[in-house]
Amino acid sequence: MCKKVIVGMSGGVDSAVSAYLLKKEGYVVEGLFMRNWDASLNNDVLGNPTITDNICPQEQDYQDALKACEILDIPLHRVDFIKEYWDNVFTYFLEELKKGRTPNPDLLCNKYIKFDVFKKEAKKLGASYMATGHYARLENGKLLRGIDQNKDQTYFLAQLTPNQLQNVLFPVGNLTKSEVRKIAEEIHLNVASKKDSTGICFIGERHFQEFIHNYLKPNPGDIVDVRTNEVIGRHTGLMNYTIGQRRNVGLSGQSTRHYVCGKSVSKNILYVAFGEDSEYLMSDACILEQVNWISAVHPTFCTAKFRYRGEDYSVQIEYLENEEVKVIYPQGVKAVTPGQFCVFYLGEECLGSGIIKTVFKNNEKLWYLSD
RNA sequence: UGCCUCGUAGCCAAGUGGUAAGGCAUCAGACUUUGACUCUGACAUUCCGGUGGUUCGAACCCACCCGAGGCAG
Repeated sequence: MCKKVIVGMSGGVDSAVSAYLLKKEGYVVEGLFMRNWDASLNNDVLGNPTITDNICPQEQDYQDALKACEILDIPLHRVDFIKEYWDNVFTYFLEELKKGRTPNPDLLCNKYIKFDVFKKEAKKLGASYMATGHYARLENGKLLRGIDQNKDQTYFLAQLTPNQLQNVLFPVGNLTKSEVRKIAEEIHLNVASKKDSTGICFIGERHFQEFIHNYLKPNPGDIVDVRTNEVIGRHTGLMNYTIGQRRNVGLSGQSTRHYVCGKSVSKNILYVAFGEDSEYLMSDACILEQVNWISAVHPTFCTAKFRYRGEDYSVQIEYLENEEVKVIYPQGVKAVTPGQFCVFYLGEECLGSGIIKTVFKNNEKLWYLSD
């Protein structure tokens, strides 16, 4: 009885090598390319560096995936989830921005697209497994960090349910990026030296402020020095900023670097703090909502990342009602941002995650980050 | 109207006779499947409000003009 697996082919090197490895292991491998974003259909014009190109990046990726599958001698299917992406991921993204928070659409992309409708599509194609090129490992139902610590992508998988991770394979999770590229070269894959993709998954690199102006009308207001409460400039719309941001704030003539440290949606004020070690950027606890657990282990002490590629911090967890938890980190963490995901780890295992809702210091909500 | 201070790149700001510090911002690159953070690099090529003058040589001295602010009235 042969095992059939559908590999999500992105047109990049990781998924192509994943397909190769599975085939080598004896699986019956087929590729499935998905397209979730249509720049012209979605009015993605402002801030889009490739809008005038002859071939849009998604089509180029498809061509790359096609060629890779040809080399690997496997079929490639194709499916569009443009509507699903818009309804489940992009709508959330815009709603969060309106609330002044900083969403991370890529976790929801995994939750609602790759490990939901994509997985169902794989099943329709008769596969018992699906695979992706994520740098992550699955062992006995446990989600573990990728061996390559620099490329570990479990952060993006931390909103998945245990069920969604059933019958899923991550072939490159045991490899480093350089090993993956080496394999790709050895088998002469067309994408062996293709640059890693960045930017929002399926959308790509964008000039952020211009990009969201395609969808949300900016509402300019005052920039206030959090320390003195003085108005020191104008912001272009709160959704254009994230906590901890330094570049593109629009202030000049200051003697030191300044960072966004808070915002008030009700007053339409952007708060900034001066100096990279400003106390206003620090917090020591936060409350998470929509907490999802992958692991059966729900510890009191573990580590957490507050942003993708963030540091691992030692934290204490208090379990509250309504899928909420309080995360306590007395040592202090800089720029903990509402809307971002806090992901828990116990050693190598990724336990789960929640969305940062409220941020505290000394048992008080940060007043400049509350409404 | 009189007197005083000031006028340096997008902003702030050193430099008071010897041939333009620095910071912020900005841009580019590195890093990166979130907008970061961080790091690297570029950034007043005869120019320091304007016009003359003194000088071997001035952003820095002098004169006048323009402009900003302050004091007096």
